[in-house]
Amino acid sequence: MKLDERKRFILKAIIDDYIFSAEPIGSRTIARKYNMGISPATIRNEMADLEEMGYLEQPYTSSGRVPSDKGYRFYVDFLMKNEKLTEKEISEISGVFKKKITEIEDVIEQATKVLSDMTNYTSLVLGPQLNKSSLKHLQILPIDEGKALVIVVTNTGLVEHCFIKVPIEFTGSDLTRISNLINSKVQGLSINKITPSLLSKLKKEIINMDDVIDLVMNITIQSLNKLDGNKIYLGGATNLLSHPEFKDIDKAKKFLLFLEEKQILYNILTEASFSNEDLVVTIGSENKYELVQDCSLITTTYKVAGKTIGIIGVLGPTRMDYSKVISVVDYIKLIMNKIFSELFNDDK
Amino acid sequence: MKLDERKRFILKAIIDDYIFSAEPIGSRTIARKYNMGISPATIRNEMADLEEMGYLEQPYTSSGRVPSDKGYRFYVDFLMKNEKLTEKEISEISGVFKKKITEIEDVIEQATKVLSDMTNYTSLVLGPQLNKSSLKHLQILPIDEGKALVIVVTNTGLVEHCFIKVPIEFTGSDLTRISNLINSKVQGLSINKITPSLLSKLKKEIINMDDVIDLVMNITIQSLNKLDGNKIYLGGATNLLSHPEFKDIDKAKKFLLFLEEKQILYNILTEASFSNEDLVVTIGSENKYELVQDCSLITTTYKVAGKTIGIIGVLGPTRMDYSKVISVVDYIKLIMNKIFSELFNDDK
DNA sequence: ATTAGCACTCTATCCAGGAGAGTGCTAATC
DNA sequence: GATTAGCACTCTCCTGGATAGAGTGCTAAT
Repeated sequence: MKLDERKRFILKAIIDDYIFSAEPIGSRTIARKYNMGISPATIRNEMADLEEMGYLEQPYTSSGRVPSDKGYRFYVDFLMKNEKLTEKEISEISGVFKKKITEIEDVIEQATKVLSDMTNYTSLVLGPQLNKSSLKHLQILPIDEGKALVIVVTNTGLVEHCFIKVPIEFTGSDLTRISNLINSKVQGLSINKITPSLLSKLKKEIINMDDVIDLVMNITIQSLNKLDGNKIYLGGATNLLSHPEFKDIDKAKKFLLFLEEKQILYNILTEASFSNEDLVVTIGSENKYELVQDCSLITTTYKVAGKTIGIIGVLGPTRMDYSKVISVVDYIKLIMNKIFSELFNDDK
Repeated sequence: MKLDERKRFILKAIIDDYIFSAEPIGSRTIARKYNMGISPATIRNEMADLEEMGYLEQPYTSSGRVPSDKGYRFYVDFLMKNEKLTEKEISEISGVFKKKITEIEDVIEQATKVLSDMTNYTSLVLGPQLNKSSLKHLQILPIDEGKALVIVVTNTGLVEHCFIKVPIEFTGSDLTRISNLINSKVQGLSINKITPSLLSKLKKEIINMDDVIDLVMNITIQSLNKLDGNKIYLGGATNLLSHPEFKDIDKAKKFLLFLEEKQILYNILTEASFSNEDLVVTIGSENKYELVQDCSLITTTYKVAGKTIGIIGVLGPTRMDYSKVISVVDYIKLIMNKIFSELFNDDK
């Protein structure tokens, strides 16, 4: 049985209302609010149909109706109208990113904050995954006797450092020489091109320095991995406490602890982005992890030159303002694409 | 009127019990639990006295008694017995710090985590304040045409970096020369020694490079400031939700938002540490900020070579296990002192 | 097909009553 | 004079019943 025009209208009305009020919606409410020219009784019949078809649920006998996950899915896919951001919202978002930005991390942090502020839900951002990034420059600086600092710079402008121990007899120019050698061999290579065989070739060229080479290369690889963007940024965790879904303190606590499990968040984000869709909405029980099965997640990927380099998402209760969140997520994605494209091209 | 032995015993018994149970304590409870050889009626009289003197309070007429802030103060200063950490706790704490530690930030993060885990309250750590730290090494690396990376290393082993724009005609050796010049003048100087007059002297020596010098020095100063440890680390914020004091979701939310105000936390921590005491306990209304006036804060400072370089603290409800927290804070402070002394001496 | 009418269901709220914990006071006791 | 038993009293918390309110489902009329 397909949903006719009237059923769709009623379903949409109920979900719109429920998203706003968080209370079960009754037939009279709908009849009063939308002047449809039909009586509550008719609406009741339609609602009974919609329930039988699985789009609505009743918290208890003869209470009002509440959308089911299937209902939300239909709403998101077919009913919801595309809400445009207001001028004010657009300027608010743009304003945040107007400040001059030098560090990639700043962009991410701003995005995280503005995502949660604008939606009043919790935002998740997966930092740029730069396994497509490559080594731009490597430098070993002498610091103390027997101690040196390795600096790794990627073509994407990320910098990582680490102290290492070196044989005490090494001078600064020794280290510079090693840096130059490594640079000449490895510069421009992406991380997955730096293989053991390459390393052993390198070692042959720098005789008697095996230990240092090993150490430096390990650190380089580690650094590149570290910069690989596996870091999850989290914003507005406390926002969730304003929603009635989390009025139970125990549930709220469980959820906040859940948000500290970065590995799980990482999985959730990346799994969602496997889809071909540009923007993915995962509703309630569609989620794998039990604790978020009464939540919905809206994610999208940000890109540079057509390549996905990271993910942003918003997590909130299933009763989420999908339209609003989709608009915000989409707009912020666009801004991030722009900023990163500029940053990376600048860097070439 | 001074507190005689028996009043002290009763006050201590009530506070001990209340810290454990979070319920108002009645005379019968005390009589039954501690076989004092006196009847509940006698204890009742003593409790009435203690209330009149301001050490106890009654939530409502003829309910049991609850400690007042004054009561807690007396308890902390005179009554509380010094709880020793168990073997298990000691090995648990030490275990966390056993992993090899290379970065100062790791130490701080570990300390934050273990502080909150061991106490089940919220931990605050103010990172090493290194305005006593000095410039160890400065290096400008060419990255792209017209673009360079400034690396600043302090004697305390912290590293900061920043990209700058340089005149396009500068070569790598130009930059190295500038680095060397700056190094020779500024190396070893603490940040407050880097004055405008010193800078203008520097500029005279490197003619025609005013702009770059300015830029680099600004970044150096900024970096040193940034490394200055004003960063607040926060641990176990959700721990507070387990305590009945925060069972009201609204209060919990307010509190969690409060914990995001790093500037205020910074003030709270530093103000507490102005005291001459090694370990400072600030109880309830002794706190300046209204939102924490039903909380207590226990802070201490960690040092290197007798110099205070940072602060650690635990924030929890006034009904806090003072004895336990003091032991934990104290022990972790000792470990941090040791680790930092080693780290910094290593660095000389 | 729609709707008015009505009986019915379930929740939430209010209120009264009783149990329970605890106090304060008084008078008796040590 | 300190201590205590006894007792009336206070206040909270829990329970259960009564009621109002929102909303449904069904039936019969339109």
